[in-house]
Amino acid sequence: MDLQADDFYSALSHPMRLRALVLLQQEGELCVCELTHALALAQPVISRHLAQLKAAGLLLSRRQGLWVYYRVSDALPEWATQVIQTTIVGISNTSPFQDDRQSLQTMSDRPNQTCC
Amino acid sequence: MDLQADDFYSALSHPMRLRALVLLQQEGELCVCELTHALALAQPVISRHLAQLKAAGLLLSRRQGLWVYYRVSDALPEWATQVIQTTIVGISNTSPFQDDRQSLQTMSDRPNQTCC
DNA sequence: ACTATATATATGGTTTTGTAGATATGCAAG
DNA sequence: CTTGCATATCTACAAAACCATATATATAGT
Repeated sequence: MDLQADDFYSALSHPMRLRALVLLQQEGELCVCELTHALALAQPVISRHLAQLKAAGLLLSRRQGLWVYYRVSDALPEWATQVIQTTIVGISNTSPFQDDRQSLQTMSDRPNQTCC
Repeated sequence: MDLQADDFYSALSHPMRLRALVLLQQEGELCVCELTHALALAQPVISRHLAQLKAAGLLLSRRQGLWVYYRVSDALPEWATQVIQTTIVGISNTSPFQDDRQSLQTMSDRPNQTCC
């Protein structure tokens, strides 16, 4: 699974996928319902794009009860990790990335902290 | 025209566009015929992708006589420049990027040095 | 324990939209 | 009128939106 650069960039080329990836990199691990809330998009849409990111090797997932948690893969090539980090530094204080994070924080009944 | 991150990544999401961008960043400035030779692709294909990169704000062009020279824009946001640099460090010694550069060097009658 | 149901997530099928390559043509510069 | 490049058109294919439905796990009622 050696990641091709253009496949990597294809994965980042959709607004929602980029938003999800940035949020996951910032928050560490999130379940689909948290992402659905933070990004304010329909659940099937979220699931589909997460599946793409996972297929591209950018994300890993883990099931815990009803919830599936996604996180950024720890097996990415060095340069890809750096690109993600650089992007976050450059754009995370802009819209919509800032709002996504805010939106996540105002979500009530998040799993893994209280309940869902 | 402040570059959206997902548009930036869309621009890099095609193998040929990425190859062209890497080569231009390494070589500084190249005309279409040089890129056509180095990437070994049909001229209209090259021109179309260069036009995309230019429309996205990643490239600038300049006409000199018959030749049109493209170069990486110097007005990119800091993070975008860094991403390009990181990518080059990470992948430029792999295929096909290495071969492209080699292919350029073995091109005879390059403009701006001898003629075209 | 069994059946029904609710909750969280994934996937199918269809239509629409976008993107790519190939060929031919247009246009600027000399 | 030749050379270097851009663009138009067409066709093919991949991606995305959309709506519905499937699966898997947990919980409730009897």
